[in-house]
Amino acid sequence: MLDLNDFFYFVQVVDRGGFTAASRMLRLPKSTLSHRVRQLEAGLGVRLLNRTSRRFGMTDAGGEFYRHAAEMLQQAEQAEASIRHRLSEPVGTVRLTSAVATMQFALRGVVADFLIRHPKVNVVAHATDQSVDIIGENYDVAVRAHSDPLPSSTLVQRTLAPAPWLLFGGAAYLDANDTPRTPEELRRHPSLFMMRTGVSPTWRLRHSNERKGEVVVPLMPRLMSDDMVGLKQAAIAGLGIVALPGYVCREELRSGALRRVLPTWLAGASTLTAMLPYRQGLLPSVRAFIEHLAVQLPQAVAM
Amino acid sequence: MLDLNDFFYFVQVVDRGGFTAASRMLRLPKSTLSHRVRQLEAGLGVRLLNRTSRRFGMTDAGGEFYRHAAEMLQQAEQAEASIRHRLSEPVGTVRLTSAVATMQFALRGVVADFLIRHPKVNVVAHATDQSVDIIGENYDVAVRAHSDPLPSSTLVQRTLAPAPWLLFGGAAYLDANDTPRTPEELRRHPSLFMMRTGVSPTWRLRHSNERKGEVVVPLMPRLMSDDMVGLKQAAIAGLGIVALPGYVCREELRSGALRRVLPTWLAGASTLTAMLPYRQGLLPSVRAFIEHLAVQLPQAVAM
DNA sequence: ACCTATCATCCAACAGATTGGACGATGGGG
DNA sequence: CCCCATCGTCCAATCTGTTGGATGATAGGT
Repeated sequence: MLDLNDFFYFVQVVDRGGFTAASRMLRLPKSTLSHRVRQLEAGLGVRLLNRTSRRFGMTDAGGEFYRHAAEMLQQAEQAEASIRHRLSEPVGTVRLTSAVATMQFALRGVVADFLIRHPKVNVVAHATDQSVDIIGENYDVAVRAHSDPLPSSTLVQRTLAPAPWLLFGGAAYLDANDTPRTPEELRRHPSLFMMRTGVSPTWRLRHSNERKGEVVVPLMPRLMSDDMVGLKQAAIAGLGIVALPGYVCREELRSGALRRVLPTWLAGASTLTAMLPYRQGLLPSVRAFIEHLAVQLPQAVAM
Repeated sequence: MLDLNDFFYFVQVVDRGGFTAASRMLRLPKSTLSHRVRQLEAGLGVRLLNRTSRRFGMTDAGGEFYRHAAEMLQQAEQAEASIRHRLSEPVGTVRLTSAVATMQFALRGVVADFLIRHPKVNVVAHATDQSVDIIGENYDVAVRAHSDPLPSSTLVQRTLAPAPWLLFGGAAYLDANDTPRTPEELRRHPSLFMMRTGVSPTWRLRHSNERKGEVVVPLMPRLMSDDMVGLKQAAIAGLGIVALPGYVCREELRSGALRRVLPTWLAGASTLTAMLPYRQGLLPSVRAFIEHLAVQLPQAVAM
């Protein structure tokens, strides 16, 4: 097998017009260059350079080899340059995955803003509620919303924003009925429950600024679903009170379709976290994306 | 500085779809491949491969690097292939140099014959009587005619053909005067002398088949010159007897313009020798040329 | 759910390449 | 014409990179 580095040494020796000149240029001992070129000639079975202590010339075969080798080195430089370019500024494609609702309500605006700020970066955003093998499917970032700490893995985690669960009710419903003033009064209202594995149908409420203990509200939900959008629409339709991550209901809160119930109470503390397949060698494009999320997402999901 | 061999390892790992597969293909330990790819990633400052024990994928940057690297390797293969092609059969250019007279009278026909037999080989024939730096000016072969052993040098020598010096006289001259029968009778004839540095104007004659000692004939030349053609033409014009390498007068002998004088005597023994800049790594084209000379030249210069 | 086969990485012993100084050769300058 | 500067090669001491086995992790088979 030929040593591809010898192609480089050979071309350098030819370009500089001798071993000594190339040695100075490359900061390598001339003995090394001499040895490498000899090795290359031995591997090819052909003399490439006619060398005497003064004059210096290529053989016919050496000339042809030189032309090909020079082209090869140019390709190698292009390969390296393409990487260096990616390292110098955010360019290329960032592959992102998250749950459907997270993408829909937390990320959409922030991603759009990122695309405007970084014209040379493209984003592939894959929204799915199925578990995704971040490494196996070559994602650069996965954004996960979670209440409990994520199981530690080989992935690198970066906390992006708090995303508290809040209580919401349809505006028409709240107008027609008594708006609850205390957690206890919630029991008198129908409830809509976001179903998750291993979670019983209760709300665990905690006052937002006081250190009071949590209040557990047992539920008999009128609707249980794992679909946040369905629950939200049920709440808008006046079917009951719902607890959802705040950002999911941001639009409806602004339009007035939904109103917060017990606005000084939180129905749970979840966090939006970015997961990266590795820490070393992060491209500027990915780094810029993560930074953008870390800065913008807290505002985007704040109520 | 990046190690160009790592480009190859990286491409192999990607092509085979994993370190272990590439390791089997290349007959290299996977630890080596793992180390080399890590080294490459460190040198570039970018993660190229997303590797888990099962799945295997390239990063965005890795994909772009892969495409360039694959092209680079193709160039490298072309560089090697061009050499291998030259090694498989005689192709390319053979650069030849010799003295003008040697080229003219000894080599011309033989070179023409070589060109016919090897259609893919071109010959650059440089005829000059000035001393030539074979290595410095990139000649593949130099053909030298010489009486004394050539000074040994770093060059490789290959004896091609004996080229004895013979005595000639113009046909008209010999008809008009007594043709000499013995070396002693030569003194009565005017002589034309080929002038060489360090050689006094004498002929040292030796009988061709007998072991008799040499006969020294002192001369008072009518013409001394270092130009063989001029001396030959003087002999044809009947100005005297001349000693020249046989092959120089081959044409005139056939046409009858010249005739040999004392045909059983030799006026000196010279040899045609090929000089090559190196022994190892001879291209088939050059090797074929030398072989052709070694086979054809003895016949071409035989009288 | 456990176990096994497979995969990439890590680590210390080793082998081969690198290194710099000495040598012989060559060509230009005084 | 001789000497000196420069060049490529050679050689032994050193050092980096390779090697193969051990380790930890993962996914699929049973």
